[in-house]
Amino acid sequence: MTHHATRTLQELGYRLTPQRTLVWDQLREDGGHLTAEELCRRVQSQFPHINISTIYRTLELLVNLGLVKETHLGSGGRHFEVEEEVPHHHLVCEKCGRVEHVHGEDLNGADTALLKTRGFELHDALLFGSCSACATTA
Amino acid sequence: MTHHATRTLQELGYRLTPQRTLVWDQLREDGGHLTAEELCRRVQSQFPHINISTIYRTLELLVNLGLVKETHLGSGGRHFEVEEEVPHHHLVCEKCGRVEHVHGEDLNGADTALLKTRGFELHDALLFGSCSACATTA
DNA sequence: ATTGCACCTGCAAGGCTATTGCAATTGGCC
DNA sequence: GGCCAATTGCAATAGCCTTGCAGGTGCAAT
Repeated sequence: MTHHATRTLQELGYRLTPQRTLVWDQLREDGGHLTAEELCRRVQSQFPHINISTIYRTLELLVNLGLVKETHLGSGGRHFEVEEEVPHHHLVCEKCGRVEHVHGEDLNGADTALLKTRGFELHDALLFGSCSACATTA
Repeated sequence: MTHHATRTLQELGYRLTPQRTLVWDQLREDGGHLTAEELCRRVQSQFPHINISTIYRTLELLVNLGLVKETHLGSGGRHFEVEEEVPHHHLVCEKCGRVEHVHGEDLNGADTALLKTRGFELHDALLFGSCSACATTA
């Protein structure tokens, strides 16, 4: 297990099981957004015995510890990704399903504009549209 | 049934049933974002016999005809609202759950910025954060 | 190394939301 | 009024996720 997650888990009194290690490793390795089922399949290639309920319980734990972030990408399904230091927003292509990351400064100050006009403090933006590849095709 | 939905349905060869009329009426009346279950409960107060599967089938039809829009508000559940002429984005308060609408111009040109920097054509933004009431409390 | 035990896991059952097959009903045209 | 395909209600089913429980296992103390 790379990263400090090992330490974090143990320092807080949680056991370091192979299941937890593998779930964390797969999330880090992928870099993208995995569903619980996808994650389960990948972990099973290295540890066939693992059960989907353990995946869910581990994800719940990691999310509560702030190590993993749950995102909804519009389809109704839940996706999970490693929580990063620099928060980012998501661009989701409605045609090909591709997901890109953008940082706050790329939104042209929309956050401060919303704060001024609405008193709304933006944390997380989910932006649906057509990605560069699909927009030109259409 | 207000609006032109009546005509639209009949013109396209669909039957105008009381179930469909009531679903449409409730969606218009509410103005907000209803789940299929909420919608079912409301319609049942006027038409107790209606079944949830009819609600789903009617929603599917109305969505396909462009009369209703399905939105995911982050919780994983599906919500439905009347499709409006002027498209809007959603502000979702992560604390109290309140949903507000904002129009494109309130995003400070974030859409054109994304188009320039990423070639991404924004259709629909789902913005999570703290609404004015909750932000001041926190 | 061994032991002990609370934590963790696997399994199976259950819950919730949404979909589907089918028989009965019904809107809308004649 | 009568016909017939579109529509509905019902029950069964499918996904996704959660939970209860019995057995297994990290890990700290010995």
